[in-house]
Amino acid sequence: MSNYWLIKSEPSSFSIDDLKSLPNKTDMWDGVRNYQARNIMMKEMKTGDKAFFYHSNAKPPGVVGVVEVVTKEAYPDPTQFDKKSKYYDPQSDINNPRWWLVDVKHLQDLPFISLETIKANPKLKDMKLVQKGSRLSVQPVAKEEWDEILNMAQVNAQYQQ
DNA sequence: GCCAACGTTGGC
DNA sequence: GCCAACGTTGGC
Repeated sequence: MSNYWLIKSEPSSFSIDDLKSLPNKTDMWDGVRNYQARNIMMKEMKTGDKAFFYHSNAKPPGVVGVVEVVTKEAYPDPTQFDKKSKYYDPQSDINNPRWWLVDVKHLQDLPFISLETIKANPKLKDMKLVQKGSRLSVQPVAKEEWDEILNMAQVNAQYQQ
């Protein structure tokens, strides 16, 4: 059984179009430097799991598409050992890496679903995304919430053609 | 650009 | 182990 997630990225640094333009529309989800988010990628995400691609720090912020986890197992984030990377972590030991990641593949774009409309939907009030102070960049999404957001996307589609 | 909320670090 | 200081996230 597969699970559902939401992953955030700032479109100014890596957008869904950036992902889509890559070979196989696939990339490693690097740069995560939060243990809770790492643990989800390392221990909970499985091949075939789906995730919403969310644009944070965007005008406006919101869900823009769906991706799929395509790695069998998490592997060490290579940027933690790259001195030239802004994600370089001098405290990470190559024999015991701190940061792990999975690869994600672009599945589809969705008609834009803004954070504002997610907040306005009572069925989505328990989403991690809308909890005050919550800023986890890799987070679980309940099946009901997943379905509800897809419904909203269908509704939005009628206005965005 | 501001700043609230949160996570991490490091002195003690 | 406490907690002040600092850094980051991310909406507004």
